[in-house]
Amino acid sequence: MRILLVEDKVRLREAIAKALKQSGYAVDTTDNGNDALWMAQQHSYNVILLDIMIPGIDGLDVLVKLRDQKDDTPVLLLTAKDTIADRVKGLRKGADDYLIKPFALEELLARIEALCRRSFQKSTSTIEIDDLTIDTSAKSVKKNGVLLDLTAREYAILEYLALKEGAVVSRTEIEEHIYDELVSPMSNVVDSAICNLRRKISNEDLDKELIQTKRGQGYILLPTSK
Amino acid sequence: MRILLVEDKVRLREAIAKALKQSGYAVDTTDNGNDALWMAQQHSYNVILLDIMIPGIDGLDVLVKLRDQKDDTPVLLLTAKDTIADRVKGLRKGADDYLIKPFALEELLARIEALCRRSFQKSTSTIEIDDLTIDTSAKSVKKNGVLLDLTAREYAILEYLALKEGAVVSRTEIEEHIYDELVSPMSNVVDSAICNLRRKISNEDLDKELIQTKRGQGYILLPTSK
DNA sequence: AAGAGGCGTAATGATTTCGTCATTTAAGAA
DNA sequence: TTCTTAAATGACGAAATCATTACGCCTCTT
Repeated sequence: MRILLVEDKVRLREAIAKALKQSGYAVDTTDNGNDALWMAQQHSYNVILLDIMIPGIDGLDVLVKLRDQKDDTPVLLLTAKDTIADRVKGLRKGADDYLIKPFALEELLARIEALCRRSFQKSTSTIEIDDLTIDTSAKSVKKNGVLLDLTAREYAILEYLALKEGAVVSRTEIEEHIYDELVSPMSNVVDSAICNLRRKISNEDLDKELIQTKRGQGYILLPTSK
Repeated sequence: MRILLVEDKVRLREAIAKALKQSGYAVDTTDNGNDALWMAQQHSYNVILLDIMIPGIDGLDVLVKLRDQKDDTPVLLLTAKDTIADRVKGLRKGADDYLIKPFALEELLARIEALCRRSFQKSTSTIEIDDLTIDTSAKSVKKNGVLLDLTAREYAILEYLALKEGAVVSRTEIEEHIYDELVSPMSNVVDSAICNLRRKISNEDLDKELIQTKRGQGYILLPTSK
């Protein structure tokens, strides 16, 4: 899951970014509206956290421009203004959620989770695939009830594939959603990570891999039943 | 466990705060309703102690606004008014408990404990994990029946991890719940505390650590059985 | 008022992760 | 079948994260 955080106050921005990263998100940040627009066009984020009072273009304008461009990335507005009018205004303009500053980090995390879930049309926070149970809230994976010891990267990739279960996911797409701005093209990071992941989730008895390779296209996560 | 105390009378406020801190809680205080709301949004407290007769917004209104915002932090009302009507009114509005002034500090502490337990869905006041028995009432920890000599900080962290047994808990989350408002970013307080804690609870015979590190994510308390 | 111990901070050393590269294996096309 | 290209795997090293120790301030006790 990749998140764009638009917030001008340095301390707050860094505190939020830190917490988000600890929760396993790839995070890009900026402190102004112009860059925010540019960045949102550049990548497809899973969620955009948008402060309203920012230098350059106003947060609400950023939102409006995004929607004009048919970009429907979930947007969570952050703002100090606490009036019904403002709230309605933000949501009318296409925001998906609204959080009044100051807020508890935990609440922010919970709302982001909800937005991610919603954008993948899932209602629960756990995904069951074959003998795996992925708990997107606890960021943990169990296999037949036994907790697997996945690294943060491995978990992130598995979660992403699971959310797109049955769909072919390209390497580029994985890179874009799991890794933040310091990307490195022409490398087989993803291959390597998938390899390690398979090693940990594979069934010795079953010969079929849960994560299948679509040559020339990417990977696809397929339960045995399908 | 972090508590917000809202009480306008200085002497009483400080007496309660002192007692709470001695019992190992992280305590934030304020003397008025507006700040209380602000602070409750800022952090997620485990319990809020709310005096009804306070300057600014009335205590009951603070409660109502909290609940409107879907904040279900346990609230314990403190008040001098002792009528059935008032009591019902408070509880109807979403309070979890009610204490009539003057009260014994011990009773307050007991009720807070109960609220904390409830919010973590535990019914007993002791938590058993492997060879450890954590008594949240006595704030003590026994290992194979032998009392361990933990400091307040160490106990607080262990208790928090234990209540969230099996879930990955980030450093930020621990900081938020164990330390009160004078936070200190960019330091390894938590690491340091965890280190000391491990030293005291570790099993020489078992090679497995009870508190495991999830690199890049935080810590997780895992009993051997799982 | 002095001593002790808790606790936050900083510095250093130890681990682990993860990206890269090199090599092997597999898949698809001719 | 054979050749070409993509993917899997294993090894290695750099970088990031974490553990641990030591130090000093501050509080609380006696």
